[in-house]
Amino acid sequence: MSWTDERIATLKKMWEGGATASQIADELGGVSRNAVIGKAHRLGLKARPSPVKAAEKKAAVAKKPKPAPKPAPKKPQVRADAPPTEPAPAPSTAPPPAAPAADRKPEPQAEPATASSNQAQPLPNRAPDLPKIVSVGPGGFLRQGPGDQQPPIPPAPPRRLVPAKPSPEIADKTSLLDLSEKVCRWPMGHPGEPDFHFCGTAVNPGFPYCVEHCGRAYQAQLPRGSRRPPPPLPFGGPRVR
DNA sequence: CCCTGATTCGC
DNA sequence: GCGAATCAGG
Repeated sequence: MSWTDERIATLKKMWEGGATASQIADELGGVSRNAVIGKAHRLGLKARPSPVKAAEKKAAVAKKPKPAPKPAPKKPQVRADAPPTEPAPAPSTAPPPAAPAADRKPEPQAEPATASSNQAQPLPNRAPDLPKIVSVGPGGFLRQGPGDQQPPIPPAPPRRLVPAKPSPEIADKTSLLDLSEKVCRWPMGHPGEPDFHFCGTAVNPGFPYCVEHCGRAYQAQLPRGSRRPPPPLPFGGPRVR
């Protein structure tokens, strides 16, 4: 398998959607988990919670519980001879940014959910919060995650629970679950049919069938030449429709 | 053991 | 560029 544009697109979508490399590999097919990871990194879309990185991050957090004002170590390609575009930070008179992200909107979560407006790119610019966990189904569509679901507040129906009956057709028939060592297991009809059931009458002691069906299940071997055509077996011949 | 992602390195 | 092998944590 080669990395066609479609496959790369699926890889990107699923990777950014939070699917694991195994899920992506298995969705794409023909590639291994390692191949997906390697391709993802080659595409430049790394940075996902990995066990190793998580541990490192955790260690760093534990090591620095205090919000130390860390000067940005990244110098985005500033030429050494270029004049500094950013003036030096003001002296201590300036108020330090001590409250990070304190003025965030509560995000009212007012998604209209008209059920007709979900397209293939349903994810708007999401706040850089925790990585969204998205399950990706066949074809690469993003399934709704547990966090997306607004719990619809089950209306707690004050109804009386009634044991469901399988169907009126089979109501008093002997179903598979009704079988025991005491009832005849002779099948009536064909499996899969709505009214398929078992004989269910009292068993011929020591046999799995009632007396009548024992007579069909066990037949004396007659001498050659005098055999009758056997009666139809329970699962015997072709379906009669 | 299983899982995960990251990295390396021969092809 | 590719991906198996390997590493390392959960």
